[in-house]
Order: sequence, then C-alpha cells, then structure tokens
Amino acid sequence: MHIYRSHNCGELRKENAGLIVKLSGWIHSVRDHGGVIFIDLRDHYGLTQIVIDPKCDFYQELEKWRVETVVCFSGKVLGRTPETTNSKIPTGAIEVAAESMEILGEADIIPFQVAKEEQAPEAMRLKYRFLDLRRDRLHKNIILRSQVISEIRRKLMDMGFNEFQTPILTSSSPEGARDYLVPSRLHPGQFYALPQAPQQFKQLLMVAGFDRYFQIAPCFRDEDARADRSPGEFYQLDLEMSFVTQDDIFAVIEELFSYIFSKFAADKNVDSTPFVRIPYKEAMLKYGSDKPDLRNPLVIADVSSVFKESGFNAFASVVQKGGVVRAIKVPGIAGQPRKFYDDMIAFAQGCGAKGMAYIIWTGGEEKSPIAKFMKREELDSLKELGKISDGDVMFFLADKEKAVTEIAGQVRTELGNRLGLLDKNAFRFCWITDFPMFELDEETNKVIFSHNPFSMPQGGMDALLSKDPLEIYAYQYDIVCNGVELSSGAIRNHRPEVMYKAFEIAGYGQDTVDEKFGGMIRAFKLGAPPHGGIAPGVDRMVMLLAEEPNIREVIAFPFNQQAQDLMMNAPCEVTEKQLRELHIRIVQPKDKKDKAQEVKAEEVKA
RNA sequence: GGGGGCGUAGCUCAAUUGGUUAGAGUGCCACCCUGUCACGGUGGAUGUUGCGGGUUCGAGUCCCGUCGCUCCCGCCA
Repeated sequence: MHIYRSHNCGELRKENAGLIVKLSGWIHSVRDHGGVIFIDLRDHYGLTQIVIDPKCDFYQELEKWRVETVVCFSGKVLGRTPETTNSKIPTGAIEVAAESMEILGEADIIPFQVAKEEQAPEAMRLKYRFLDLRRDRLHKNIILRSQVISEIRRKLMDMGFNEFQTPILTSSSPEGARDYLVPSRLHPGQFYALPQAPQQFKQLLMVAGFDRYFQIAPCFRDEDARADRSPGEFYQLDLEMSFVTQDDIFAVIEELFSYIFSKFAADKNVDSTPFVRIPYKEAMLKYGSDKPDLRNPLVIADVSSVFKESGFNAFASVVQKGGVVRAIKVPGIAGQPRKFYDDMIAFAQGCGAKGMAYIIWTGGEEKSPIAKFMKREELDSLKELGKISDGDVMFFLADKEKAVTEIAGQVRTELGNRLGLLDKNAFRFCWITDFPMFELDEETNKVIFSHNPFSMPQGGMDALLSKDPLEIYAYQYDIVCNGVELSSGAIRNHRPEVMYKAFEIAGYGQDTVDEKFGGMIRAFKLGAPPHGGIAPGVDRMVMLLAEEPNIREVIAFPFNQQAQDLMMNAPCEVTEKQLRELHIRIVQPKDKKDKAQEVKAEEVKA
C-alpha cells in the first residue's frame, strides 16, 4: 500500500465498505465522547469521518492532537447505519475505523479557525494565507480560477489561437501607469521595467505573422489599490488578431465570454450574443458612466430644452450659461416617505451636486418643491418626455455638463441600489464603443490622447487631416459586465504615417515617436498587417463568477492595499552588497529619515 | 497626496452614551461523557481597550496627535 494514502478524503462510498484503506489529511474537527472519538479528516477532495475506539493502542496519544494537524490513518471502511448516516457530506454513508495512525505534521494553535467560516482581520488572513486558503470559500475560489483559466485556454486553442510568452524584463514606456523598475547590474544607471501589459510585444507578434495570439499575461502597474484592483500585479487574458475589424474581435470575445460565463455560472442569466453596443457619448448621457451596470433599469435623460426658458430660475440660468439639466425617472415610487427624498438629495450633494429637484406624479397632479415655479406646458412636456404615469417620480440635476453627468451617474447607481432595482441573478454585458481619440487637457487646454495612442482613428489619415481632433473617434472599445470594466481593446494604428500624424496632433514630433516607440515604428515600416485586440482582466472575471466583492478573494497570494506581501514580507530591505552591485544608493524621504533616526536614538538610549 | 469607516481577550463582538473589579460566544487548558457530525457537560486561564498626550474627582467612552487595516477620490495609455 502507498505510504500516505490509498484513497482521498472525498471518494469513499457505501460500496467500499469492508476495504482496508489509508487516508491522509488535516484534522478538521474532533468530537471526543470520552470513549469513542470521531475525527473529520479533510483534504482537497473532501471530508471523511474516522472513528477511534478506546482499545486502539494510539488512543492515549490523542491528547497531543490539535485541529489542523496532518495525520495518516489506516483502517477498515464501515458502512453506517441509516440513523448514523450524515447526508450533508458525500462520504456520509461510511466511516473509517482507525487501526493505525501516524502524525505527519503537527499544528500549533492556529490564529483563526479553518473549519468555521468566522471572520478574521484581513492582515492576519494575509499573513497566514496558507491557512486561509485551506478554508472552503477561498479554496473554492482558487479552484474556480484554475478551471476558468484552463477553459479559456482550451476554448481559444479551439478557435485557432496560439499562446506565447513575452518578456517580463522589458523597457520602461513613457505613457500609462507608473512602472515597476528593476536596476541593471551590467549597465549602471539603467533600468528594466516590468511590463504594464505585453502591448507592444503582442503587436510585434502580429507583425511577425502569427495571426492569432493569446496569453494569460502577468501585468505590473505601480498604482494604488481599489476593491477591484490589486496593486502590483494582475493577470490579463491578452489577445491579438491580424486582418480583423472591430466586429471580428467582438465576435471572438462574445463567443468566449458566453461560453465561460454560462459554464461557470449556470444558475445565472447570462446575456445572449451579440452583446449590446453603446457609443461612449450615449453611455455617458444615459448612465453617467463609461462602465454602466445594465442590471440597473434606470436611465438618465437630457431635459435642458424644457428648462431653458423655465420660471424655475435656478435651472434656467444654468442652461442659459451653457450647462445642462438631466433627469432620472423612477417608476412607481410615489409612496416613498419624505426622508427618502431628503436622503437622496443629501447623497447627491455628497457627490458634488448643488442640489437635486424632484417631481412626484400622483393622483393626477405634480407634487414637487419646484412645480410652482414651472409653467403648465413645461410640466406637460416633462411628462411626455419621460412617458410618465401616475406614481412615477423624476429627479433633476443641473450643472456644467461634465459635473452633472458624473453626479447623475452616481445618483442612478444609488437609486438602483437603495430601491433594490438590480437583477442580482444576471450577468449583463455591453460594449462601449466610439471613444474619442483626443480630448482637451483641463489644465493646459491642449489636445491630448484620451486613451490609447496606438488606436486607429476612425476615418484614418483623412479624419486626422480634415476633422476637428475632438470630433474624431477611435476604434477603441471596452467590454463591461455588471458595471465592472473587464477590458479595453482597440484596432491598432499599424500605419507609421498615420501614427506620426496622430502624435503630431497630440503635440509630439516624429523624433519623439521614433525615440519612444522605435521598435514598433521600425516594424510597421517593414510590412505590418492590420490588427487589433483586447485584454480582459482574468482576476475580475473570476471575481464576478465567484460573486466576490473584493479581488483579493480570487488571488492566491495577494498584496495588501499598501502593496505589501505580509506572508513573504515583501518588499524588504536588501544587503549593502546587493545595492553596490546594482550601483544603487538609497535616499530616504525626509520624514522617514527623521523617524529612522529617532528609532536609532532610542535604541542607543536603551 | 486627500477624505470616510473601523481598531476592546487568539478570533467575532458587548459594555446602560463619562461612573464599582471591562463581559459574552468561540478558540485555548483541565476534568466528565461510547454514535457524534458546529457533539454535549462542569470548571479555569486569557486584556497596556492600537499607541502617545490632554480634559475630568473619574476615560474603553470626550478632545488632539499618531500608527495599522479597509473603502473611496486622485492615479490606473
């Protein structure tokens, strides 16, 4: 017999009764009856009940055992009587009568319980991540992640994609997020950068003729954390295709996502393909966001024209000064108490609104703090515009367009959450398309790239030459699921002359482009196919599928919010010798330096 | 860099709103218990109330500072 096990802890059934077996695993729980002792033995595959009779020669050793000790038991599989069967676990019809026992790994007192789903402070969970990973919830999440990635690979292979690795040590690129830098030993004063994404490499693979590429790619960005953004590193399903239009890429992702989401969220309502496409401008107007949660049925509408000549001066003057008025209709909530409206107004003000008006249509008339200032025909046109029926309510916000768009978006989300309007059982996808190629820098008032400078402008060179830059759209798109931005992508600009022109509009000369993106420009001058791609965030996909509110719950060994690994103690100081070899000298920031000196001074005193 | 929330036993949380010796569950330790499966029972130990200062006759509670964790803004082509 194998020295550790003949079976795992999840596989024995009624039919196995009578077998002599050997099981290894963790002591999940102990139920000591004074005489007979029951132990639930746990491994990756499940739980099996071990029964220990007082006559066992190792019975006395029991005292030393604690939960989470790793033990190997041999014994006979016994069928349980109907009264003693445990229907909660798959192995509940049997138990193993222990005949011999060996301790494989003792456990001290554990800092938080593994067998019970009690909460524990995040810092402690991260420090003892291996313990947390033993717990059911995290263990399942990480397995789900593994299965999702494996299905993605299989599906993409079937669709004719090839997986390639790209360098982890590469060069710093000027645009985008802050880089993680790695000092070079052989080249004093020079640095590698960890890739923020394999962007240029995947485009070069297309130039190299590989046609369809993908990679589960590690990406490194030195930016601050959010609930859905792990600092340090994360994984993208990076993919790129040659000789494609935007629609070809949408079709691939739609096929992949509907397959993956249907497979791993079978109980959920997954949008059928093709997914809804919403131009960026429309998304900003209707949802106040470029990542709208379509589970929320509320929609924002522009009602500026109604208020332009209104007797309600606060709004009329905003419109006359070039601002806008936006309305959110909420059906059938006329019965809400006064406090609800006060709370919503306070929420809007918290988002930066000067105020928020509302009209309640009830009993054939308008109840509202502002109705008395408005003309009959204004109220009627609002009613018509919003297709209002009795019991409906409209909220109004007025300000400069940019401000009111964002505030209305937040109010829409808050209304949806507070009123429970979201369909919790759905995955609602949409594409956001037609992002502007350029925008005005708010501070300098100069034209800058609004997203990815490598995107192909819609209309190509003609558009760059003839149109107002701010009117040019890019072949750039996002895919959004339930309000989570899963990915950005683009049809790339593969024509050097178009790229030079685009950079020129954004204020960069040809020499700058040659210097910063020399490798790619050189490649594009030697025969580049039209190509495009996308790079959905793997962590975020798994987070949605696992219904976790926080991305750390789907990463085996995540950083904390301060980008530290509390288990491995990273980052950490290194030796003087290492620094010398790398030609690096540390200059502490002033406040840190003072603190370090204080600590030293106290150490000297002590 | 900025704003909000939290910080009391190993862990989860109480503490009558400033008033006696800071409690409970769980975990831990000891003893009892031969069919449990979150086993049960009896008893016990466990606290710089994150840290520092202040107000007060009196501070877990109020004030100031600081540290830690977290959520958000900035940032994330």
